[in-house]
Amino acid sequence: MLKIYNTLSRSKEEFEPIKDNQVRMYSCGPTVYNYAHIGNLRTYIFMDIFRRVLSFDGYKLKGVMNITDVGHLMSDSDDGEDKMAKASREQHKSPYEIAEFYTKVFFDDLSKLNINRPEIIAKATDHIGDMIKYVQALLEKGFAYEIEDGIYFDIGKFPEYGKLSRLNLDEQQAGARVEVNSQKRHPADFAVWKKAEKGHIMQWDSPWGKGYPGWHIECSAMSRKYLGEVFDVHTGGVDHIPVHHENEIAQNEALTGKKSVNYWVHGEFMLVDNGKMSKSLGNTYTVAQLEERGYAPLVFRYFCLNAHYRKKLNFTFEGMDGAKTSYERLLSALYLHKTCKDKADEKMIESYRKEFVDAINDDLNVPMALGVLWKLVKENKSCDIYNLALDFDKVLGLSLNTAKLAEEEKLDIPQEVVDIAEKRLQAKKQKDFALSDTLRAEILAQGYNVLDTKDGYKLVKA
RNA sequence: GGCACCAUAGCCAAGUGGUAAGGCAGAGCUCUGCAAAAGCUUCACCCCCAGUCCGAGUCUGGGUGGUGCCUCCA
Repeated sequence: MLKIYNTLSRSKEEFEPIKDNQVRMYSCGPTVYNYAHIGNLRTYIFMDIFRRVLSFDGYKLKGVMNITDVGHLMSDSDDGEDKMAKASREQHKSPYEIAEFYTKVFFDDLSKLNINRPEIIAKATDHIGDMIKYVQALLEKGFAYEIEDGIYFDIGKFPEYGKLSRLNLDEQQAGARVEVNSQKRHPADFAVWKKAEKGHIMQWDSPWGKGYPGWHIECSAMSRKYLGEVFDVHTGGVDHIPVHHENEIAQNEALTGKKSVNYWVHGEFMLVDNGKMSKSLGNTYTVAQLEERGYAPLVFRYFCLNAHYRKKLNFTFEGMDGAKTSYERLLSALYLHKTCKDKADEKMIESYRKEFVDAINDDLNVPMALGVLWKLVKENKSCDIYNLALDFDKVLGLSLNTAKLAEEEKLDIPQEVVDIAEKRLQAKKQKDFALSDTLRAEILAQGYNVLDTKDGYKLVKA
């Protein structure tokens, strides 16, 4: 039985989907105006792990992720420039070109990190009509009102506002850091639809003239369309708790009068050198940048899996080095199990399986699950262990099946290099170490290192 | 100022009240012409103080420190 921490109750709860055997989940996706950085990606790795655990437990998944390609203002003060518009202006491309480009990069990143895409990917600009209908419904029910620059949600009509973040709005300093829009009934009222300013680059016809949707309405409209008024899980980063998800709840529940999401599950932030990631500090690394520095994307995934999703994770290159070594050793340890014909004790296998399953079902305790894997790998060599590790990998997504044999690896190495290595092996057997060392240098010149093993040698890329 | 979370070895990091998972680094050993790799062994009493309890890293209270949010942000 899966237990999961619900932000709504601030406690671990037993997970029970609305429909037996099926889980409907909405995950906040990216605003595609820039490259995703490792902090963003940590959250998607968390989402992926969650989805994999659900699958592992036998649930059928219906997941939706949005791609925000419009209507995300730079500021929550309901003015300020739309992110897409800004990127568009700066890069001299149409917003659609911007969105298309960064969406593609985003998907490439996901795939490099073994993050499975949710079943449904929903682009905001494909759903403007749904959003307009949603806004109309809010207006009809009296939960929204129109002022000069747009349609606003009236949080005064929704007394439960703040229940997710447990913020007391009255205690917040109204307007302290946000300029008060004098026409708004409450400073925290937020735009569900904005009327287009002159020359605004993205705009659509609506009952209120040309305009564009608010950010929050996007997720509400699309989740409702694909998952219904009430669904099981909503994921995102912790930063979304106070504003974005609070607003979604307000919109959804005002409209339907029902609790819209049963489990709100949030991934914690990633820190860099114990501090916040920000572009101004220049520490928002991308997958491509990690690759340039010699870290395979899956090393980063492994790094993330080493920490619990609800704990802040401190990113350092020292930590990445550790993850790299660790991950590579894990794979090479698995070689040996893969080739061994010996059987393992069934009880032992089952005991490890149970330990692993218990860990992942305890609020996705992947760090502990990794510990189980390491203990397993250190047992006597056996193909049963390899097979069990592959089972674990359905959840971990670390491509553990890529563990290669020395024999298999040779196939990828140029024949001439193998020939030199063979010559060297002979020289070594005849104790002609001078020749042996010369040949090793030749191999190195070809870009490979030769490592002696018990009964021969192994070639690796230098 | 308000809210929340966190504080475990050099580093990353698990931990359900009963005497500290795992990884990296380090140290020692084995193997070894050299080098590397690999294998084995080793390495913490859990920020401070006061409580509750037979027993606390694990609960309560108080400190101290850190981080995040309260502007867009995963």
